Amino acid sequence: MKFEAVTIKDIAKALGISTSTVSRALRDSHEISQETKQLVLECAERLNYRPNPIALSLKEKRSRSIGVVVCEISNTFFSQIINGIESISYDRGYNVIISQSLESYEREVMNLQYLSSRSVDGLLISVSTETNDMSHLKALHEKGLPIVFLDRITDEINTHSVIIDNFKGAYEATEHLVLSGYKNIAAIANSEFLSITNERLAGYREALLAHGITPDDTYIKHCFYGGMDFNEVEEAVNKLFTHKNRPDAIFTTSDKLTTGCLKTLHRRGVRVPDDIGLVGFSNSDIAELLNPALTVVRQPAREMGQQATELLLQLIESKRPVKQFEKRVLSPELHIRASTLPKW
Amino acid sequence: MKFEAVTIKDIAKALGISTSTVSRALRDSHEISQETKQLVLECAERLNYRPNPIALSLKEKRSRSIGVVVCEISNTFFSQIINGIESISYDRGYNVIISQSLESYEREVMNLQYLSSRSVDGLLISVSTETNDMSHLKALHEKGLPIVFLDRITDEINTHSVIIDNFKGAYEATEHLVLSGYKNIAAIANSEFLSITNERLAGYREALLAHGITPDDTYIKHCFYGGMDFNEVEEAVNKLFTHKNRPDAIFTTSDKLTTGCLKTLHRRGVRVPDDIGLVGFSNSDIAELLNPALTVVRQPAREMGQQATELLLQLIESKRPVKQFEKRVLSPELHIRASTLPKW
DNA sequence: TAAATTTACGGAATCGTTTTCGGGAACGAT
DNA sequence: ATCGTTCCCGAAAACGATTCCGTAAATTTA
Repeated sequence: MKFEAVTIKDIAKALGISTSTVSRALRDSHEISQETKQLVLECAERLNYRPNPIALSLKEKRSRSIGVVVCEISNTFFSQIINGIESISYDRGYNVIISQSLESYEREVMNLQYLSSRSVDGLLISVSTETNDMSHLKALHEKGLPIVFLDRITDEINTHSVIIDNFKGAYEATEHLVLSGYKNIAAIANSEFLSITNERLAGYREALLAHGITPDDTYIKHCFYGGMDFNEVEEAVNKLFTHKNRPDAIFTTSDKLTTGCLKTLHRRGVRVPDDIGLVGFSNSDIAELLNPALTVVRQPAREMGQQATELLLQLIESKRPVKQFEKRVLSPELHIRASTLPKW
Repeated sequence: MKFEAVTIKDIAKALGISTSTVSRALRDSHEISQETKQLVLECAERLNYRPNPIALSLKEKRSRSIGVVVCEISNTFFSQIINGIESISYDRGYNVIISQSLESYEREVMNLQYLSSRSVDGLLISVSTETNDMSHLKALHEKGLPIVFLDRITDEINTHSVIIDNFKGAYEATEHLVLSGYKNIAAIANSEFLSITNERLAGYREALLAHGITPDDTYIKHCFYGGMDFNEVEEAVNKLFTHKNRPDAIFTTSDKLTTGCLKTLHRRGVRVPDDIGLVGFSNSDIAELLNPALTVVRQPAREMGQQATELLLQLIESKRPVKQFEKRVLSPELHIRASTLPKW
């Protein structure tokens, strides 16, 4: 703020003592007498003194802030994550600097550079869909910046991470489709660069195999930008509909893909689930209100944010270098609704 | 970050010149020779020098960051606003510190205190539903902190604000109901403390009057916490259903209230629009996919965030104190869909 | 040629805070 | 009376950058 703030100098001057004494008194140092402490405290109170965090940051080389990089804030899944991050960091006296990559590698790199120059004490990141090369993150990590990965992780960097059991979520969703009588189950997935994509597709394939269905890769469509561009989803759906053996169900692996897919089906006048079943990953809190009520795999996003933040703060505040890293795996929940009604 | 960053001292030492020269060379000062500038620039590039924003903040008494207070990040309307805020501030080299009040006055005050101690250069705020007393904001404003209000504004502080034409949005929605043949139109609104509530209810009443219907205040239900607690909405709907003259349409004044209302209706097994029509303010991007497709008043949230940020940066970077303040009023859009099908 | 001006740079203060170092005073022990 | 402690406190450096002020050398002007 522009206006003159009260500093320890003002207190020192008012009391006719040195700034060192004031500083020590405020920090309750043992080498300051009770009376002096009392005086300083009263004076600080009276002048409404607030320590300057900027000066502290400069001195202590820590900013009490953590950086967050997600692809898009207004995506429900990520805003719930941020909600969780904020809830923990608020209590612990850290502030959160949020930036979004918009699924662009270039922007992710710029954000990271910016955050590191702002001296964030740690980083929570869910990598962008374009991110194949991790060297920018590796460099920061090797320099000592604590990092925790969220949802979209990488093996290339050895640190904490918080994910959900993607395999299980996809397996259960797919199995549910099979058990409901769907035979030709297609999948619309994110970029192959992402960890979540491969894990979810693995669960999808495994569930099919477990029920005697041979996975058919022509049933799998990737949306490189995860549906940031609606046309991507539309095109994926169109391709599935021109498949020689049209699928009778679609499994979508992310929030945007799920709603994008439903939107496309609506526009084509396709009835769900009569013409085609639909189940997808989604954290929308109105999935039950959709037409039809959507069967979804829901991720505990808020909790993911909270746990990731706890791990990060633990990393930041640890005295000795942490060598043992945790990969926390939370469970997704399958909510069965009308979009996957049994075929009989 | 903990690790040693490259400073101008390092450059100075490497080149055997003073830090002042380095600083001036980097800022392209006229009193440095071309050759020296060249040398410094090359060296900075080679060492990968990044200016330390913390040191700059301390020196210049500005942090190049702006504070944002909204009630809830994961509310679509606000996350879209934040998206807009971020898009502008990113380009202008400011970072954004986000905090949420969760509709609590107490938390709003704490957030504000925190942000001000972090030396934010300016503030964007949409006040919480509990906020009746503006003295905490007034104090900051009088100290010289630039503030811009967003959506939920107050007359008590003279500064820029960005809102939508709430009267118009509500008027058009209500009129649309009337023209579609609905007779007994109820309203579920936010706390009476909020500017938006009164403006929207005024539009609602005026539209009724304009069409020869006398507004009936027993048709108006308030949800103090704006539906943060789902029970609130449920109770409001229940009360309307036990009204001696059951309404045949409901107008809801905010995102959460709209989806909450639809959810309640679903649970009660009420058919929309056959049993009751529904139109509400909402920024959900899947309103068209709802059951039924919802008629909504949509606010240009992203643009609101952008314009508010532009106004704020203008305030922050203005040389002389700004005396003339703007109230930017954007237009909402009525999207007519199935939830308000004509009665004939 | 002497004086005045410009050019190009270094020294040091500054922002607000913490912290190291050092030292005076009071006290008890010898 | 002298020495060693302990208790309180101040001076100054440090964090990284900018900037005012001073100044030697080079250049222009009279």
